[in-house]
Amino acid sequence: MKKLSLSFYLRDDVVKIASELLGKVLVTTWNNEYTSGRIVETEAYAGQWDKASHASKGKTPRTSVIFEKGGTAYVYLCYGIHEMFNIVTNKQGVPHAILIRAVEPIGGIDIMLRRTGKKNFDESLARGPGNVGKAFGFHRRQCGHSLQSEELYIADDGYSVDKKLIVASPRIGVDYAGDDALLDYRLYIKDNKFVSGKKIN
DNA sequence: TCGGCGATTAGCT
DNA sequence: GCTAATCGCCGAG
Repeated sequence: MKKLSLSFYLRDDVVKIASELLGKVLVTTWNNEYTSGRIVETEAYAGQWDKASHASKGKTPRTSVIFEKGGTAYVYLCYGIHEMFNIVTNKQGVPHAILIRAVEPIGGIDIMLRRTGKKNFDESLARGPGNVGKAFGFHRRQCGHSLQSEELYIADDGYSVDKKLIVASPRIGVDYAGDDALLDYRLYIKDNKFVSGKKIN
C-alpha cells in the first residue's frame, strides 16, 4: 500500500480530487489500534463562495484549519454528537475541503464495533459521516493533523473504481445553502451497500 | 456573556 | 415520519 503524496491534495479541482478518493483506503492507527476501510462516498466543499461550506463565513477559530494547505485533517463536532472527518485540499489560503461520508470497513472491524457500540458487522458500521468519525476514532483534537503521518493517512492499494460506477448528486443536509445546495458535489460508488442516503433496515 | 442552531443519527410512532 | 440527544461556534447585546 502506497500513501497518497502531498501533491495529490494540493491540486485545484476539489471535485476531481473527491472523485479520485473513491476506492482509496483510509487508515488510522492511534492508540495502537489499526483500522482501515475503502472510501465509497465523499462530498466536496469548494471555498468561501460555497454557501454550504463552513468557510463561507470567513476565517474563524473553527474554520481556520480549512485554510491550511492540502493534506490536513479537518475534524469538527456536529449537533454536539458527531465527529466529522474532512480532508483539506488545495494550497494554503484556499479553503477547500472534502467530507468523507462513507467507508467500507476492511481492517480492525472488531475495534470499530467497540467504538460504535454495535454488536455485529453490517453495512451501517461506517455509513454516514457521523459513523465514519466514530468507527475510525476521530476527535476534534485531531483537527489540523497531517495526512502524511503514521497515525492517519490515505493509501492507494491498487484498487480502481470503474468511472462508469462513479455517480454525482447534490449534497446531503445542506438545504440552507440556497442554490449551492443543488450542485452535484456529492460523489459515490454506484450500488455500493456502504453508501449512505438510502434506507436499509 | 448569552442563546440559537448545525455538513446527523437512532429509535419510537 | 418525527424528534431527542448534546456541545461548541458565532453573532448579537
